Amino acid sequence: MAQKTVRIRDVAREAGVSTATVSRALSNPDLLTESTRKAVEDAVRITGYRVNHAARNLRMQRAGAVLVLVPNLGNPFFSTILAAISESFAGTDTSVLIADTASGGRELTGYFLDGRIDGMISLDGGLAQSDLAAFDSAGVAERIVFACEWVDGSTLPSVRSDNEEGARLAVQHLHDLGHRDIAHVTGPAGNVLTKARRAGMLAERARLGLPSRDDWIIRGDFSLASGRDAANRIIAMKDRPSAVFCASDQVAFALMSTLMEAGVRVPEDISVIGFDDIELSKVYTPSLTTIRQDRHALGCRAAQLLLEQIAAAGDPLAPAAPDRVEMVGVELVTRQSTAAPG
Amino acid sequence: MAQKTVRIRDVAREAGVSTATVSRALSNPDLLTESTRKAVEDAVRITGYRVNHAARNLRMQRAGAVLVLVPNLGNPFFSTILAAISESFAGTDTSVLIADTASGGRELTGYFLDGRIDGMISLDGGLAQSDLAAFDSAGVAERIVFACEWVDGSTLPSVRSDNEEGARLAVQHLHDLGHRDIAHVTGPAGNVLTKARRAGMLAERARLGLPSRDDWIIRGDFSLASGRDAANRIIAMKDRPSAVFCASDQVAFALMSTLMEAGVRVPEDISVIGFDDIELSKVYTPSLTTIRQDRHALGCRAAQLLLEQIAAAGDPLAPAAPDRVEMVGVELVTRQSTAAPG
DNA sequence: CCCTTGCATGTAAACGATTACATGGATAGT
DNA sequence: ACTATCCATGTAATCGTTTACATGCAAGGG
Repeated sequence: MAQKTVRIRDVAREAGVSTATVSRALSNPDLLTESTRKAVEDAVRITGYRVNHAARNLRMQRAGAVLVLVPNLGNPFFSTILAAISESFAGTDTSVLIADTASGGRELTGYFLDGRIDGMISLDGGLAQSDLAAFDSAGVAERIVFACEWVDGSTLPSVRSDNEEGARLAVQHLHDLGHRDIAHVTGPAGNVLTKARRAGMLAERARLGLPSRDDWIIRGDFSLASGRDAANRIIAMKDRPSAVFCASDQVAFALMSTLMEAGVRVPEDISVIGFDDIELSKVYTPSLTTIRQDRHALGCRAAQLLLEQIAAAGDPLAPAAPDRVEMVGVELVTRQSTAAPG
Repeated sequence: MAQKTVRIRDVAREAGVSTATVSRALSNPDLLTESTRKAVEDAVRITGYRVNHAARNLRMQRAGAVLVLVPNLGNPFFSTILAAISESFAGTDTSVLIADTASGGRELTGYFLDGRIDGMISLDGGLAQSDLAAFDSAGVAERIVFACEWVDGSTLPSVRSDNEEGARLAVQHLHDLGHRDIAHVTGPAGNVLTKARRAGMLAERARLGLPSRDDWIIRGDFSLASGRDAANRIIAMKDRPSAVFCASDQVAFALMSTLMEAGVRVPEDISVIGFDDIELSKVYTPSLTTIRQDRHALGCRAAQLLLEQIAAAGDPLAPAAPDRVEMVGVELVTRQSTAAPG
C-alpha cells in the first residue's frame, strides 16, 4: 500500500513550526533563522515529505510543463535536440511534453488554455496560421519559441542553424572538388528551411559562375520516399548532374540507395552531400559528406530562451521582446560520398 | 494580454446554476435534466470556459500524466512506439512525458511521489534493482508497464515481441538459403532481449544441426559502434561465417558498412540479417533483410494496459493482477542483404 | 391526504500548497 | 527610556475544481 501521503502540515507539526515556515524553508531558505531552517530540514527528512506539484502549480498559477512540438518523431535528427531540451529543463521542476505534429491533430492553444503548459518549443515552422492567430489572441504567443524551423514574417523568437551558410559550404565543397553541374533536392514546398537552403545554394552557385538548370532543382520533402523519387528523376535525365546536394541526410540515403541500385556509383559517377549529420551518416555506405548542425546547442539555447520568455511574460515590466533570432553555426563534414567527378 | 481566466463559477453564474451543476454537466451529463445541461453547455460556449487541469488533478488526487522511459531516444526504433503511445492517450486528458534513461540520471520514484505522474511505461528493462525496490515500497509498482523490454523475474505486466520466434525465423531463413555457418551479434550483456534472441538463435541452430562456434557469438550492445567492432572481428577471422544475424538493424548497418569498406561484399560474401525493421532498413544499400516488430501494436497495447492498471490501482477490489505478458507477433521481411552463399 | 422514495440541484468542505498581512521581540537611534 | 525599524514567524485567504451531504420538489402508494 502507498504510505499515507505526507503533507506540508505534517512537516510543520514535526518541526514545531507553521506551514508557512516550512514552505519558506523550501523555496526561500535565507528568510529563516539557521536553527529553524535546520529543524525543518530534519522534519522533512524524518517524514519523507515531497512537495505536491499539482497543489503548488495550482496556487502559483503555472502548469509546470512545457510542450515540444516535433514535425516527425521518426526522424532521428530530432532526438539529440529533444535530449538537450529535456536536460535543460531537468533542474527546473518543469516537465517536458513531446508531441508529434503529424499524429496529433489536437488543438494546440488548448494546452495553454487548460493550464497544461507554460510554454512551447516548436521544431515545426509549419503551424497553421489559425493556430498562430489563436496563440496571439490567447495572449500566449510570448511563451513560444521556435527551434530549427521558424515562421516567416513572425516575430516569435527562434534558434536556428545558419542554413544559407550550410548550403553555401556544400556548394563550395563540391566546386572545390571540381564539380560544376550541381543538382539540389529541396525540402517540402513552403518550408522555411527549404527556402533558406535553396537560396543559399543558388547564391553560391551564381557566385561561382556555375550553370543553373531548372530541372536540377528537384522538389522533395525530407522523406525517404522523396529521395527515391529524386533519384529516379536523375536517372532518367539525358545529361545528369555530377553532384547532388540534398536538403537532409535521410533524403540523401534514399537517393544514394536508388542511384546505386540503378548502377550509378556514388561517388564515382555522382557525388552526394546531405544536411544535418545524423549518427547514421557516418555509417551509411558510402559514408555521407554532409553539413553538421549543432543539435545540442540548438536544443539548449531554445530551452533557455523559452525559460527567459516565460519569466518575462510573468514580469510586470514587459521587456518588449526584441526580435530574437539566434544563429547557430554549421560545419562541413567530409566523408566518402563526395569526390572529384570521374 | 491574456483574457481574464474564466472559472467554473463564472459559467455557473452565466447559466444560473451552481458550480456543482456545471461540474456535473462536464463529467456526468446524464445526471442532469436536459434543459439545465443545455443551459450549462451554452454558458460554457459563451464564456469560453476551459477546465483548469491543475485544480482538477489536485482535487482528484491524480497527476494527469504518465511517463515513458526510453533507453535511447536517438534510436529511431522507438519513434513509432512513442507515437502509438501518445496517440492512445490523446483522448484521455492524460499527458505523456518522455524521458531518456541515458541522459536523465533522475530519481524515478520521485516522479510518482511528487504526484507528477500516475503511471509509467518503461521501454527499458535495465532499471536498477534499487529503483524497482523503491517502486515497490512506494506502492506504485502496480502502475508500471513494460514494453519491448521487461525485467526478468519481475511480475510487472509487459508487452513484448516474440523475440525467440524472431530469432528462429532469422536462422531458418538463412538455413533455407543454404547457410550453415551463422554468426550472431548480440545485444548488451544482461539485457533481456539479448538473452531471448540468443536463446532462440541457438535453439534453432541446434534444431537444424548447424555448427556452433563460440567465436561466432559476438557481444554487441545495439549501438552503431558495436556493429563496427563486430565486423572487424569477423574480418579478422580465419574462417568467416557465411551469414550474420544482428540483434538490431542499427548494428546491421554499421556491420555492413565496415564489411563493405574492407571489401567483403554483402550479400555475395556474407549475408546479413537484422532485427526491428526500422524505416531506414528499406533504404540502406543493400536493403536489409530483417525481423519486423509491430511497433504500433507494442505501443498501443502498452498504453492500454497501463490505463487498465491505473484504473485497477484506484479500485478497492484489487484484481490481483494476473501475471500479464502480452506477446506480439513478428515477421520475416526478405530484402537484398541475404542471399545464397557464394 | 400523508408518507416514502427518488431525483435534480445547491452548499460547502476538501485537495495541498503559497503568500499577503499581522504579530511580537530584538535592536538601534535619539 | 521610549519609539521606530526590522526581522523571523504565524494566521488565514486563496488557487479552481470535485463531491459528500443536505435540501426540496414531484410522484406514487396506501
